[in-house]
Amino acid sequence: MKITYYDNRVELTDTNDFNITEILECGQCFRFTRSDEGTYRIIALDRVLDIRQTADKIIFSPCTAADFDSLWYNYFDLGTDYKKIKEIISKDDPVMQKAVEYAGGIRLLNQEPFETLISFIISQNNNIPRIKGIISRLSKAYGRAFDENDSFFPDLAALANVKNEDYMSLGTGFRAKYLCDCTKKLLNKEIDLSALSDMSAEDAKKELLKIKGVGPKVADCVLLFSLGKRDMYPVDVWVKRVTELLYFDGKDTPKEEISAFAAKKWGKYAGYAQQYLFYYARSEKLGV
DNA sequence: CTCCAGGGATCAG
DNA sequence: CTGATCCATGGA
Repeated sequence: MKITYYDNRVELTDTNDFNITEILECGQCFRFTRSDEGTYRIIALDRVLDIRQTADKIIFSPCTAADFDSLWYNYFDLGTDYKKIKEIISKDDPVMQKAVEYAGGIRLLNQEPFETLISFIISQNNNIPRIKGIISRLSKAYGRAFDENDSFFPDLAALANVKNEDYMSLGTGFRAKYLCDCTKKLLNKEIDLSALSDMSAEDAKKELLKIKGVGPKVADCVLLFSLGKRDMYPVDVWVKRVTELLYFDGKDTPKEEISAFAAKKWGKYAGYAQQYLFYYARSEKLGV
């Protein structure tokens, strides 16, 4: 990978294992819009970033060298060798070989923990277009505006006085009370999000599970997508279906058994395997 | 109309 | 302890 810095623009060339469509459409992130084929706008880290991917280039703009080095390099996990990971998880596994070939440009993002936690509480028993709509309305209502029709994701302080009925009016439904419980426990320091990345995945998960509305799946997503715990294997309806179909001969299997299977089979790379399978399953509607 | 969505809390047994 | 039911909402 070669990084070239221009005036408020950064270009990557000779980049393998990076496909912006696959990275954003694999369900780990909700704050993006697509304008053209290969062109996306991402709202994250209190920045608005346009990414345009052509056959031989990936162009980040507006983007200073400092922002790229200190923020986006880590956000897009550019220090990780995905080629090696794909080799490891698909060794002697034709099923995973097919999944990694299907969407070989997926990367796991390193997102902001607070935004990820709130977003995945909203995601429960919900569909992706509606999740994106709710998060957009939440941001517009309580986040700092960067133009006339969109805003950054609000921080914890901005949600301190938001009540159940306020969340209800955004269309969060029964999840409103969960959002209240979440911000309450963060504000009164019952849970310290900033401490979780230094804890073991097991201990960090116990902390997240104290929040009402956070169960195993939401906790695993927060750990995987924002706290660097790449061994998590979140089991949602899609992952359950595709894992059963491809590895359990189509047999209905409890979620804990599926998690245990993934942990044993892929170990510290289970999270990567999960994303390749999720994208593959959802794109091909496997098991539906 | 019914069914479902990147689930989890609560209840019934 | 496991399994069934309920939860808000909007699109298919």
